[in-house]
Amino acid sequence: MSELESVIRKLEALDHRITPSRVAVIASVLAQSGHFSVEDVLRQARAVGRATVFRTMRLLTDLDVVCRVLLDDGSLHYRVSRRGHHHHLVCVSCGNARDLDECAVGDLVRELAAATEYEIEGHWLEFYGRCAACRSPVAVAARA
Amino acid sequence: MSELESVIRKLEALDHRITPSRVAVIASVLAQSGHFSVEDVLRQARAVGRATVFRTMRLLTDLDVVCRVLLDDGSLHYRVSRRGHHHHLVCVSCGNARDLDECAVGDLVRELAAATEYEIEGHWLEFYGRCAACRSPVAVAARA
DNA sequence: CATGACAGTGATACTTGGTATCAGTGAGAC
DNA sequence: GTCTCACTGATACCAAGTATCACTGTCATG
Ligand SMILES: [Mn+2]
Ligand SMILES: [Mn+2]
Ligand SMILES: [Zn+2]
Ligand SMILES: [Zn+2]
Repeated sequence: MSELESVIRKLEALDHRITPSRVAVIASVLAQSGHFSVEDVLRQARAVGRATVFRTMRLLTDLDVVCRVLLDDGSLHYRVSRRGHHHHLVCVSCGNARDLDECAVGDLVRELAAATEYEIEGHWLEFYGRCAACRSPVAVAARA
Repeated sequence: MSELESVIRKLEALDHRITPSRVAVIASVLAQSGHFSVEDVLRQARAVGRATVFRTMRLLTDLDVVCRVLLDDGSLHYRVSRRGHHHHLVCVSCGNARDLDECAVGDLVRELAAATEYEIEGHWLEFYGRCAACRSPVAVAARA
């Protein structure tokens, strides 16, 4: 079963209709490498209306097919998610994003809940930095 | 020395000019309780131009006079900062925000840097939940 | 205190990233 | 095959900012 088919099965399982627009958006999303913006998808799925692309991205986020990546300039990107809840480390120079192995604040959430009496429902966590390639002298020289 | 004066000293120290618009924005910011949006400041400092309010907020962020708070609906708020780098726990029901005592991911940043060879420059971290008051049966009943 | 340089201002227009609306349509249950 | 209503997409709209640029007023200097 292709990845596309498997996403379609997920939609069906939750009683969402399989429409050509949705299939086009999903195909475009699955074809992206790294993180991408809604505009990237819009550009590739020209026939699909703007509102539908946004609606489908929300749907895919809810289904955990994609995860959201908050860039350091404040813009929101997406990334195909092949795992559960996790966070990202984004290179501010080349834009490359790494998925971090696990959510590192789980313990912290429990401590916080105990200390503050809040019921903690969620969190945002993103790391920004410069990857090894972008810090190498060669890369530095090439940019100069 | 009032808080307003102390912010003005900070501006002077960095060779920024003290203008009536800036003073009006700073006064409005210092008068806010909890977190607030740029629109809140605009509403209170009517005479000041929209662009200038945004410019001044950036300036105050750079000077660490305010910190940014990312709400769970994606909107960006601000909060007077009376301390260094820290994070927030925001109640998604009443909007109340708590400053967390310290940045809890400092160790994690160092581990990540070692494991990934990224030079980590920054991070976003926000927690969302429901405070004790908003979870109490009384509050629940009152809302019903 | 003049006064000039230039940092800062704000009206206006623009952009980006979305959302509300609503008549029309086609997916899929029966 | 038929009916329903989930979904679509054109359009209009909105919120959060940014670019431009002629004007203004701060403040360093003499
Ligand atoms: Mn991810
Ligand atoms: Mn704070
Ligand atoms: Zn990089
Ligand atoms: Zn609360």
